[in-house]
Parts: sequence; structure tokens; C-alpha cells
Amino acid sequence: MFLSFFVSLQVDKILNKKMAELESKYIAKNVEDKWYKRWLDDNRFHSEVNEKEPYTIVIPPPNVTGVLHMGHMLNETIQDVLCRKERMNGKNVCWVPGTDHASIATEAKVVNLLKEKGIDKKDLSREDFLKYAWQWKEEKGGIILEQLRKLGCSCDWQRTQFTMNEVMSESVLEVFVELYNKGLIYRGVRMVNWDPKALTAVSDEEVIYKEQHSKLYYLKYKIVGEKDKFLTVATTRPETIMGDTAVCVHPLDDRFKGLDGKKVVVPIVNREVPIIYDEYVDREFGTGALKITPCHDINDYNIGIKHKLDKINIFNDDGSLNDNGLQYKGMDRFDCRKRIVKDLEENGLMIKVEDYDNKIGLSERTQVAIEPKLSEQWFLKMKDLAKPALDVVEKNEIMFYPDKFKNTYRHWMENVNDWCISRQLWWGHRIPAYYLPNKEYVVAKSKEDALKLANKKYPQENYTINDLHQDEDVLDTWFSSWLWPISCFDGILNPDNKEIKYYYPTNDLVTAPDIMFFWVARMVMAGLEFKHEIPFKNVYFTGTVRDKLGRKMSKSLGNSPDPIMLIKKYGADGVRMGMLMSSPAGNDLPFDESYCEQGRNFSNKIWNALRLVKGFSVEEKEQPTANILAIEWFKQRINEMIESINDDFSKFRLSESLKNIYKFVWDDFCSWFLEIIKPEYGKSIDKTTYEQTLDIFDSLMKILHPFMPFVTEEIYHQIRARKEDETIMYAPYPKSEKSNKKITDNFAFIMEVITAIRSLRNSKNIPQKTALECYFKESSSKDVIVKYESIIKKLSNVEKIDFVEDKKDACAALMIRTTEVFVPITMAINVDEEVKKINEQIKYYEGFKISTEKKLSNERFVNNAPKQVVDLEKKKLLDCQTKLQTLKEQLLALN
RNA sequence: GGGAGUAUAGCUCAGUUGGUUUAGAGCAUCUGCCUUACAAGCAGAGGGUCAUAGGUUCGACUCCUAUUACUCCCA
Repeated sequence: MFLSFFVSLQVDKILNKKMAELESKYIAKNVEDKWYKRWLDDNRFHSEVNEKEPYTIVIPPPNVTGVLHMGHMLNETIQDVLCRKERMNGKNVCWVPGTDHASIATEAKVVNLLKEKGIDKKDLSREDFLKYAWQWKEEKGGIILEQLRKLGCSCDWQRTQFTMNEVMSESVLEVFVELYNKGLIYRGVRMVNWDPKALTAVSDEEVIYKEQHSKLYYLKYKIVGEKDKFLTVATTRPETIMGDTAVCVHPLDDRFKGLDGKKVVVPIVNREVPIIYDEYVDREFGTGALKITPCHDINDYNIGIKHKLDKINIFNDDGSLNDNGLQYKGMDRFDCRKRIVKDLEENGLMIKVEDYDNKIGLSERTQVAIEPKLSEQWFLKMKDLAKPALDVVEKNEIMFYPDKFKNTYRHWMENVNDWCISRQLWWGHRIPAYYLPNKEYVVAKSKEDALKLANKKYPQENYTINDLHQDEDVLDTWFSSWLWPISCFDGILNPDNKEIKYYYPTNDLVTAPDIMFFWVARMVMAGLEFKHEIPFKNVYFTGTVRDKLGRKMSKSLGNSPDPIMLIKKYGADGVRMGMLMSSPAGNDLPFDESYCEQGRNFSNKIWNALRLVKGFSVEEKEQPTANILAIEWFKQRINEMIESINDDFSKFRLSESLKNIYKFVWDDFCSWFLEIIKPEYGKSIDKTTYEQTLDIFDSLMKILHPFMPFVTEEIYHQIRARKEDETIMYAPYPKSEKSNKKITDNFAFIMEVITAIRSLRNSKNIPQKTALECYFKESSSKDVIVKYESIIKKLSNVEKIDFVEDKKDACAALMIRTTEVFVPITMAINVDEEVKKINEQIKYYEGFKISTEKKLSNERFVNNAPKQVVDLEKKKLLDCQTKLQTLKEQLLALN
């Protein structure tokens, strides 16, 4: 006794010494910065053209003003997982990072910063303003790219792009000129979505419609020449009456018969305007009479053209009333509404006001109400570009994950409108159109080229460079990002360079569905138009990260956690796992920090498995049977896992894959494998098992690495001494060997046996330390039980296993599948409880038996169903009968 | 208003051409454990008329129709 105590004390010391080398808890921050720096120092993320197969991803360029939010985290984690997996598969991986210049957002930001300094944009020249903007960009822009490093992203930072860098800018001008020369770009006066705050037109895609409580006002329009007769017109925008140039009614509406050729007087304004008839009018809405304001509503505009009406613009660019606004001149549009309502009421021109919910368009960037505005803009014709871009998706040359998004894509492509590409801003790519004194213009990449062109076109004019005046507007930011997969490799200006030939088309694109039209669709168009090749093969659409209440995460709601804080708290690995665990492609992710906690706990679990294994004292000695069997089984499980992982990846089922790996590591490896091979306290492990365990651990780390890059790299280096330049990033991903399903099937049965015995212990309050005896009834599973006897004994603390023909007395009876086990127990058996339990089971199996018998006695089933299905049912019935018989015997024995 | 999608355990999701013990996992819950890698842990357990109503089929969570609820997209 004394001696054993002494020995165990000694062993304790040895163990503690080994353990002390590894912290008892995994501390991510000690590991993550270290490895990221190492990867960077060793230039692990960089790709150059070589003879290997390329794997290319271009990042969806975040806005240069942006900071990392949860959506980015999800998106970038997915890309990193894909990249790291392919890198281990031996591909030459190139993940190009970068940012876009975000015209509106950046310009607004710079304008505001200048305002704080007391500088008004209006007082600056274009050149000076751009100087400030560039300065801001260089100093503050692209923080997000720094943040991606914290997340462990393996981007090729040497290739970092920006949509306004030299190559990309020139590419934009190049394609503009090309498309213009092809007749696809045109300039025209159109009704555009005007953002009165940003003072620019925005595209249809940048308008967000939102339900709003507003009012419907009923106004009196006096009919000219008829005493005291009025038309009542309902409108949500009474402030626009200054722009009215007609009142329109439906030709078949009886209420308005006999008004043909008559005029009405616009209230307050006192202008006479015609009454016109058009089927466009909805007779159910309001009073059936519609006021027509061609300058301020797209539908009115079309009616105006059809009926040749006057057009009166009443607004300034900032949404205030202009000279046509009469006494309201200078007022803001919404102030004017309040005021004019009051005036109408005071003059008895308002009949009533009703509550009314309608949808109004808001600017995506500034959130202010969009004002439809007639203006001269540049457009890109979309019809011819859309057709082939739809085809490649319909034909699955480009695959969407999940593929339901094909529907959305098709719908948009088939109803596509021309793209308004000009923006009334300074920050961006200035439109390469040059106006001439003769009111004509030319389009060319540079002013010099434009001059040559102008003089060629108008030889008699002899223009000099100073005669040319470049268009003041810039291009929509998306007009540069639609070239992203091409221009990242300089494929527009140098279409035959070796990089574009090697890296293009890219492989996968990971993005959010809300930019499907802004970006994805247009990239497909650009790819086909300029490279005659698709830009990517797969598009993975992520879901939206939401809070627990299902709301989108947004700055204004303040419901988004700070990603960098999360990384600090749970480690990048933990956060990555948290993001991915419950986020299948295209599904929204109701985010909860506990996911990250789960991720952190997982890192810790793996860490502790390492501590256990590294704590073993190793000796050259015979390998116990249990260990041989455990290794044989686990290798099969690895094969199965690898197959299922590869299958999941081929379908972009990353979340499922990670869940499986999680369970595999936690349950199969830690709870089963390690528990089997773990030597008894104070004993050593045989060298063979130890080495094989390290191999297995090694494989597990490789399997997990794409998801949790840091902890796996750390452990990879802890498991064995590695060469100076060795990294798990480039370790080959494990390949599955021929697997033997029989082994895993048998082992699964043994696990059930062990669980049943443990469960018995639990329900009977038998302490873990009390060794049990197990008597198996002779059955077909005898061989398997004999084979795995050592494992059953070890994991359920059984000291004796034997086989019997009949039931044994004073035993608890267990049934595993169709095998019966008797476990002698000392305490009295609660007969009533046992009877109740058995009866419940009998009831279940009786029901099951009946349904199976019913199936088998159904001729049509037996004749129509495939043979395996019928055979299976027969086996089910047989098993069920065996069980019932056993249960009934047990019941009998109890009574 | 038009289109698309979803509905499975308390929560988040699997369920692969309809057939594997009349539904699986993780988290959460409950019970028992400081068992010597890990309490960020171990062992065990409970929990579902597969939204509702019909239909097709020998057989439906799975296919069809309608209804309800929610989500997204477009105007």
C-alpha cells in the first residue's frame, strides 16, 4: 500500500512535468498571431503562375470605407476554407483581395470630413477634392483588409487590388470606349432615380422600396367653364401640383363622361390644364382622376410623351423647390408638402385626407427618398449582354449554390432594363466623353486621343486640346467591379498575358444574394463580352447574418457584435467555426455568440487531447489487442470521413462537413479511440500504438485545417518535431483508402453494447468503480463480441464476459439489437418498474410487427417493391419476432 | 400587385432519385459524476401527429393540389 502510493506519486510528478509544458486551457491569442505572422513571413499565401492546376478566387471587393462586419466574416471564412482545402489538395491557390472605391459612400465620407474642417466641397476644385479623397483612402481606407488577417484569411496580399488603381482604371475606360463604339453605350434624357442628398443619379438596383405610413390627399380641381363643378383628384404628393400639366381619367369611367376637351384649374397654381383620357388610370384608386406631373413620376412621364404634354420641373437637385415652385421656392420638398396642405385647407381646396400606406423608394446609400428626375445620363444597353449571361447559368456552365437562386437570376435577366452608369460625383472613373464647341462629343480613352478623333470627325474645325471639355460625371462603381475577375489579372489591357490565361476563369465566387444583380450578373456579362468566357464556375450564395430576433445586423440597430471583439474572446478558429456551423449555403444565420463559444470549446477539446497524448510515457512492449482493434477501426472511420467530406465539398455543403468533423473528432476520436488506448493510470503506452496515434492525430489536424487553421497548425507542430519550413497549410489532404464497412459496422454494434452497459450502471446507480460481469446469450453476434471483448471490458468496466444458453438469475437483462445480455446485480430489482418497461417495449414491437406483417401480406407490395426492400421487411419482421419472444420470456421470468 | 423560397425536437439545421427497425445531429434541458487530458469536461436520459387539409402510390417527412404563417426578390 505504502509502496503503490509512492509509485503513483512519482508518476504524478512525471505527468505533471509533461503537462506543465502545455497550458491546461487552449489560449488562442498565444497561437494565432504567431502563426499568421509566420505564414506571412514565409510568403505562404502568394501564388505565381506555374505548371500546377490553379484554383482562383477573387474576393468580393468590400467598400474601401468599410469595416469588417458579420456578413464579411461569414463570407470570407467560407472563401478561406475553400482555398485552404484546395491548397492541401495540391492546387496552386490564388485568392485575390482588394477593395472597391465606392463612389457615393467615399465621396460622402470625404465631404463630411472636410465639412468638419470647415471646408465646403463647393469651394474646392475637382483636383483638390480628389487630392483629399486619395489622402483619406491612403490613410484610412481598407481597414477591412487588415481585419481579414485577424480572421486567418490566406489572401495573396501581394496582389491586393483597388478598383481605382492604374490598371483597373484604364481597363474601365477601355471597355467604356469599346462598348460605346459598339453602340451599346448611349447618352440620353431619361427619368432617373435621383438622390437629392448625394446629388447624383443612382441605378434601379440602388433603390430600396419601403412601406411607409403616409396620407392620401383629395384635392379640388375646378372645371373651366362650369360653375362650381370640380374634379376631385387624390394624390400622395400634393407638393407636386406646381408641376401638373394634365388630369387624366379612364376613358370608360362613367363618372367622367362629357369632359372631353375640357380643362381644369390646378389649385393654388391657378393654371389651366387639359383633362385627358388614358387606360393607364386605375379606376379603383382614389377618385379615378389622376394628376399628371411628367417631370416627377416615371409613369406620368410616359403619359406626358404619349399625350404631348408640357413638362414642368419644380425641383432643384437638392430636393428644394425651384423657380417654378411659386411662393414655395427654396423650401424643401417635405416642408413644402406641409405648407401646401395647410394652404389648400385654408382655401377650401382640400376635400379630405386619408391614412394611406404606400411604398416609397429610398436611396440605398443615403436613405433619403428618391426623387424621380429627368436628366441626361449615360446608359448601357443590357438586352444583348443579358441573353448569353442567362444562357450560361441555364446550361449550368456556371453553377449556383443553392440552385434556387437561378430563378431569381432568370427573372431579372429576362426583365432587365438599361443600366444608368453615370453618377454626378467626382470620386470615381471620369467618363471619357469630351464635348466640343460644336455641341458634339467624342469618346476616347484620353484627351489626346479624343482630340485626334475630334479633328478626324470634324476636319474643318481644327480643334486644340483646350477646346475639349470632359464630361463632369463619373461611372457607377459597379462599372469597374463588373470587370474584377478580369482586371485583377490585367486581362482587359493585356488579354494575352500569362496570368489571365492561367488564373481565368476563376473557380468559385462567394457572395451574398443581394448583390446578384449589381455584381454577379454583370460580371457574367463582362466575362462573356470581354473574355468570351465565364468569369467563374461556381457561385456560392451565403445567407444573411441576422440577430436572434431575425433582424438584419446593421449599424443603425446596433445589433451587431464587433467581429474583432469576438475574435479576441473566442479566437479566430472559434469564431470561424461558430459562423459556419449553422450556416448552410443560402440559409440565413441567426447569429448567437454561443456558436463561437462552441467553437472555442472545440479548440480546447482538441488541445486537451494533445495534452493527453503528449503526456503518455512510451515503452517498447507488446501492443494490446484493444489498441490494435481500435486503430483498425479508427482508420476505417477516417476513410469514411474523408469520403463524406469530399462529397460535401463537391456540393459546397461546408456546414455539414464541419459538423461531421466536429463529431468525429469529439466523439469518435476523443471519447472512443483515446479512451480505448489510454493506458491505465500510472502505466505506459506501447510504442506502436503511440506512433499510430500520432499519425491519426496528424490526419485529423489536416482534415480540420481548412476550418480551423490556427489550432491545427499549432498542434501539427506539437505532435511531432517538424522541419523549419514545414506547414500544415501545404500538407497533402488525407486521401481515403479502400474502406471496409464491416469493421465500422461491427464496431458500431460494440459501441451500442458498451452504451447499454453504461446506461444500466446509470439507471441502477452502480458506481463506475464496481466491475461487472456480462453473460451474453449465444447468438450470431458471438464472434464480434469475442473479437472486441477487450474493448467492452475496458470501456464499461466489465471484468468477465461469458456466453450462456439460458437466462441467468439475479440479473438485469439488456437487449442490444437482437442480442441479449445478462448482468448480475446485487440490489433488488424493482419488478413493477421492469414489467412496465418491458410492456412498453412489447407494445412498440407489437405495433411494428403488425405494420410489417401488413406490408408483407399485401400482394401489391410484394410484387411491386424491389426485392431488397421486400427482403429487408422480412428481416425486420424476423428481428422483431426474436425481440418479442425475448421480451416475453423476460416478462415471464419476472413474474 | 407579380415571382421565388421556407415550414421537421425548446433553438439551429440534416434527412441525397418515395422503402434501413413507424424520424437524425449539434446546442439547450434533465439525472449522475471533481474518473488520473479536458467542468470550456465525463457518462447517461428525456424530447417530434415531420405547419394544416386533401390527393397520387403497395408504401409519403419525401411527389401533387389547396390553405395558413414567415422570408426574400421584383415593380
